[in-house]
Amino acid sequence: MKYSRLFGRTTRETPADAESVSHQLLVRAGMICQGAAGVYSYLPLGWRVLRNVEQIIREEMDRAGGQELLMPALQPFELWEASGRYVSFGQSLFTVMDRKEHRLALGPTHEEVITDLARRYIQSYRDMPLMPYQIQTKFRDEPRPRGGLLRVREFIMKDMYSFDVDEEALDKTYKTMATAYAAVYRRLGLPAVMVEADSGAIGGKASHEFMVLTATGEDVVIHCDACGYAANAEKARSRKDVRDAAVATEPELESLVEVATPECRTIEEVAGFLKVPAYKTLKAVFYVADREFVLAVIRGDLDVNEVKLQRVLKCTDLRLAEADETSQAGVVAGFASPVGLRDVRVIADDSLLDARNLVAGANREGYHLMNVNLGRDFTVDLVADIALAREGDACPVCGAVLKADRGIEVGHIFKLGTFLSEKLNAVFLDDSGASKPCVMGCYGIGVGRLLAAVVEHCHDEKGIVWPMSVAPYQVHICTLNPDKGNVESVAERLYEDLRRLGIEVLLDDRQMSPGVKFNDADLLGVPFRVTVSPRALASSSVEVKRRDVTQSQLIAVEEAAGRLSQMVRQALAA
RNA sequence: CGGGGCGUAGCGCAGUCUGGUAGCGCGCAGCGUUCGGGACGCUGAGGCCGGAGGUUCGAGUCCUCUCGCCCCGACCA
Repeated sequence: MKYSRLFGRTTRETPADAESVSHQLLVRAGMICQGAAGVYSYLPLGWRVLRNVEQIIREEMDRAGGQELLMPALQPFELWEASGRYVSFGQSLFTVMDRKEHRLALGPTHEEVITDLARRYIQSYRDMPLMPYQIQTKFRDEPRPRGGLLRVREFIMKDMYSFDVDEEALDKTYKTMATAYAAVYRRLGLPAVMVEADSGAIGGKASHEFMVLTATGEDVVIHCDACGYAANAEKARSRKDVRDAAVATEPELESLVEVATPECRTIEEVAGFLKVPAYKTLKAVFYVADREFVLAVIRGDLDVNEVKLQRVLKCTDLRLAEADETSQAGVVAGFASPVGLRDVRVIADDSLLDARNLVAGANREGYHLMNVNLGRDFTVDLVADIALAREGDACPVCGAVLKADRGIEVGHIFKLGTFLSEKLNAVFLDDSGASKPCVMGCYGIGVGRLLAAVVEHCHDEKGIVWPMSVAPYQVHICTLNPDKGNVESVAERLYEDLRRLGIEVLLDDRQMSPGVKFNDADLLGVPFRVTVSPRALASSSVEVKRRDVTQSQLIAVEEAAGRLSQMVRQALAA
């Protein structure tokens, strides 16, 4: 490609509305251009990178046993009603009306469609395992797009689905996919970690996310460097035993006492006033779950994890109760507790099972109760782990200290099980002739987000530093003083020779000053830069520089094409 | 949806408080001089000041409504 003909223009100034590094650099390099909130065009350079990323994913999916196909983006709304997932997707589901007033969904994902498709072809256990996938544009009306390509409303996703005969076979497929995902990230030069995750609106039993740890990430990953335990903060567990064992395991239940605690509304205030540690208190938090008023209780030193709570409650909408809602329910904010509370569902964190003689609200303005005990003084409807794991907590596996880091979710795999195949009647006959639902899994990678993650991870103050595996071009030739001597003809010949050798080349043939060309080359991030200039040609050489190192080397003109193609191939193999 | 911010030339911004001929830088076009890290001179093109309504002799500026975009929170590849 001749730069003078390239559609796209670099800019010196960073776009005003770009916050994340990848957003800034991709726009400045002329690789993407925003159309609407969370909607982007890929210009030729960006599109070349995207296709390269796609190709890597495609190769790894094929290697893992996948078969590429293409499903429609327009989906009958009835499928979403049949699966029931139009509820969990809610407002995020884009829908359109056709001319006959028939409602269609713009596919945010394709479990319904693939299950509908698979059930027509899968009849026997001999037809499985089956792993169809596609790379296709998805639509999700996100509440808040952000960070350039990091979170958008229209995006290209690789989505694979697996159909197996039983849980054991699914486990095997799931492992195969995890390995394939790891291979994709490795080829992109991304250090991605696999973490336990919540399956959210997709549904299903178990799921894992692949995270690239960077400060710009939207998610928080809780991880243990000692044993390798890692989980999304939404899902992460931690040990809840109290360090001070003597206090923690008081065997005797003391008798209930009401004490005045004027103006003590928070755990800190109450604990400070009564001179007890926070873990000797009980925290009561009121929520509205799908319009039902519920109470979550947890040991005072812990916080409620709303994702876990939502999962336990099996509700689609969960939010903190507003002040007027709590007072309407007869709750005294700051002095509330489950003791004596009626007609409200109470969910307790399992940290309360071992806790004795806690301080809790007296449900009376200005008073708390001491020596409150679960079972004796109040009962709960449900006990579960609903606590937020935090940095500094003890690892649930090995007990070492947990750390927290931000991460970009670049992949998510799910064990769906049979809930969809049962709803949509995707069944097969096993070897004994019995009819069984297919055991499903699904596996997603956002291609554009992955591209953005590469930029977030691979850049310097000058611009992008593409790994060879996805670079828009492999070699970027800059001519300096193209109208002097034989600069132009040498550059042209090198360009043609490299192309003949199968190398992807960008030739900057513009009439621009050296500074402009070098800065653009750094911004675009092509792995090898070749400078053809009168100075280097004086020694019959061209200058070759790798984007990721500072020094350059001179290579004789006649050897340049051969040496470069060798270097490119080495970088590709690495 | 809650909170905050911003819409003026392709991009980055000033002008809005205090109403009176729409500006600057980059980029773009032409000519010339330059040429190893975003060169310089001269000339020039480019604006429904997001939209609608109102106040006024007069609105980029004041008022009302509306649309869009960004950031922080509740959602996800």
